[in-house]
Amino acid sequence: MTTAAPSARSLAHPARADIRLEGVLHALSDPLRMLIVRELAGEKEGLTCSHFELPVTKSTSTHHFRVLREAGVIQQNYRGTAKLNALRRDDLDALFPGLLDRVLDAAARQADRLGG
Amino acid sequence: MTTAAPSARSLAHPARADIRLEGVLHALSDPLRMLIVRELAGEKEGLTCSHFELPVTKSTSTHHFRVLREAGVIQQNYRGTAKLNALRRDDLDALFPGLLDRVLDAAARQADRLGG
DNA sequence: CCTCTCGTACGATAGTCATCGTAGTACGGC
DNA sequence: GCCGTACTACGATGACTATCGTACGAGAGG
Repeated sequence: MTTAAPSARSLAHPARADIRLEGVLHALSDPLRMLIVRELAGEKEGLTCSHFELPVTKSTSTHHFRVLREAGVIQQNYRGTAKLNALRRDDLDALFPGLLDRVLDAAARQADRLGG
Repeated sequence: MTTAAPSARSLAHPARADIRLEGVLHALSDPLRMLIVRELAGEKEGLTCSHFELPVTKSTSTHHFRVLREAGVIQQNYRGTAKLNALRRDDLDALFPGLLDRVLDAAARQADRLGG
């Protein structure tokens, strides 16, 4: 079989050079997607979609993950029947140095300020 | 009849504590509004709406300035028949330290990278 | 093979948004 | 008082978005 890739359904991701600041900011301007990104930021390994307990249906969840992927914020890879999601930290830091960290910090501060 | 304030049509602005990160990111996720903010960032004094030569009609222009104001990104004050626009740097820096600078830097880098 | 879980695709819907044109208001100057 | 400039308000419109439900596909395991 020598199917080099273990389970290789592939997803379309924008190349680093195609990532747009407007797209990234728009992707992050939704509370649900910001929640996903914040949780992802704390993990070295990717997290499956089903790990997140979002207050929406699976279809809506799929939609938000796709928006994040198409904006270049996250990378998605199939692993068996699950899908692993990870931040594209290297790409974002290369394009927009320090931006992601400042956004995450801002989100944490706001959560502290509002959420208690 | 003793209209105390010199020219006091007043605009509604959100208080500092009411500024939301999602709102700010959304406001900045439009290229036209990002252009306005970038130009404003270089000025100490406010700029009038008509100073900007935007490729849209005046109504649309008014709309974008209002989105920025209601998100808490800019402050607008009447000065005679004109309206002065200025960044709310202090408020944004207090709420989200470093965020505005990183965003402006990211926008400048992207403009360099794409625009030449 | 059957079935379970995980995620996708498609269609529908209600809401928001960027844009315009026209008409109107506020202020300053003549 | 009249006119011009600067911005606003309102209504319309076409595009996009977040949400859902249902139906489907792909892999793991009995």
